[in-house]
Amino acid sequence: METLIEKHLPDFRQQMNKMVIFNDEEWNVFAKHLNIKALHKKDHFTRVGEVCKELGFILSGSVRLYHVINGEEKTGYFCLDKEFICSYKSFLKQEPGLSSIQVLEDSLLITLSHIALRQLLDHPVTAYKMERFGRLIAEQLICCYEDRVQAFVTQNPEERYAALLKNNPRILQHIPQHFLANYLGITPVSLSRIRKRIFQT
Amino acid sequence: METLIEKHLPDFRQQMNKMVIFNDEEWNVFAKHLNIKALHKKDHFTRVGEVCKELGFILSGSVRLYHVINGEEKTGYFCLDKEFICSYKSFLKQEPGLSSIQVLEDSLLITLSHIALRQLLDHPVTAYKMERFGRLIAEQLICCYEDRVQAFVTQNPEERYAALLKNNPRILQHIPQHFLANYLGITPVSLSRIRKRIFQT
DNA sequence: CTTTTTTCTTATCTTTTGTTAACGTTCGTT
DNA sequence: AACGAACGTTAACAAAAGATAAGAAAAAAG
Repeated sequence: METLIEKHLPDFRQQMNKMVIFNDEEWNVFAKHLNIKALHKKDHFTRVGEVCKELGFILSGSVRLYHVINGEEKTGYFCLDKEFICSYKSFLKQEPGLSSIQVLEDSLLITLSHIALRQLLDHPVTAYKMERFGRLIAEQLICCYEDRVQAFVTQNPEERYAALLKNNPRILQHIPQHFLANYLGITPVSLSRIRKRIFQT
Repeated sequence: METLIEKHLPDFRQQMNKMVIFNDEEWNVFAKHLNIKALHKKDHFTRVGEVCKELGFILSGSVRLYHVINGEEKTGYFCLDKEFICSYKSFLKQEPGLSSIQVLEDSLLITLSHIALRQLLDHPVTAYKMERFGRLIAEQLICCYEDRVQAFVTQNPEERYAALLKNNPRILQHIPQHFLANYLGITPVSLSRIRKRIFQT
């Protein structure tokens, strides 16, 4: 009988091929270290204060990353399907993280634990490709972050929201507005006012 | 006679060893592709609209990264000595960049061109170590960006300034306040008011 | 040392945002 | 179907930030 992970590995391999092409030998070693995780809406992938122990790839679903400040949640990031998700600083340094990652809808993730990643980085068959994999994931994220920080430095909240509407409409679909508000660096009330201003013209 | 770059390579190698240890053979191939650049205060390392053609390591000095919006400069990032600097998205994708990088004081940089990096990534002697080098640089930057985005999402300008005072006093030394203001996502006038509030208690 | 330029502060006014609370709606649960 | 919880909008007030201009202070240039 085919297991859940076996069912989804071909899809995942195809996604991986967009970044790094593994030959069959490399892939077999790599795939042995992967796990699959089905999470239900509102389940957590990692929590503030925990060490983030794995890197995830969202086969289907979506997640948000948030911080907890004075008991309040501040959403800082979203990931939709076909993207990697992780509390990176916590994962990379294996230290307690400042972010929680929560699933926004029932989701299916491929995961790679930090221990497995270390082994793959040391394994002669996979070491080279894994270094490249790590490099490309990190570089991709840097490109996202550069845009994000630039938006905070050069735009006001209304402009940031308008840009999001234009460039990232897919995010707006599934995601409650009060999460979006934090993402834009404002309160839900303020976002509601901005929406009124934009749409009533 | 010793050239300028020969004089500074040992220092640079020592800094590199903190990330990736090159053996002598690897180092020799690597070092052949490096250049050195002496920039005077206000000189530019790269400009908005240009493709960023090189990665830099600041041996001495400091730089700021800024964007140009409606003819106005908005400073988004600083780097002090012993750090790598680059308009990463532009460099990685070799596309026109959205950032200018300007030297804040007379500075000395080791540079590696994108072409050289590609060659080193393909060169059998250096490929593996260069992948790792690229990964570690990118991962380091991600950690910085995570903190920076979290600051925007979870703190107000006053809290961001206070945190900077506490955690990054070194940045405050050399850098004019109006640059800092953009970095914090506010105007210079507003930063001045925040300073008054904080220091007069 | 003087002049010029840059940087920082202060003041005023306007706009925007934060805060709190109320209200209606939607959604999921029982 | 009824209930409660979560969500979005709106209102009113307070607090903070933006814009602009003027003046003081500091740094750079001559």
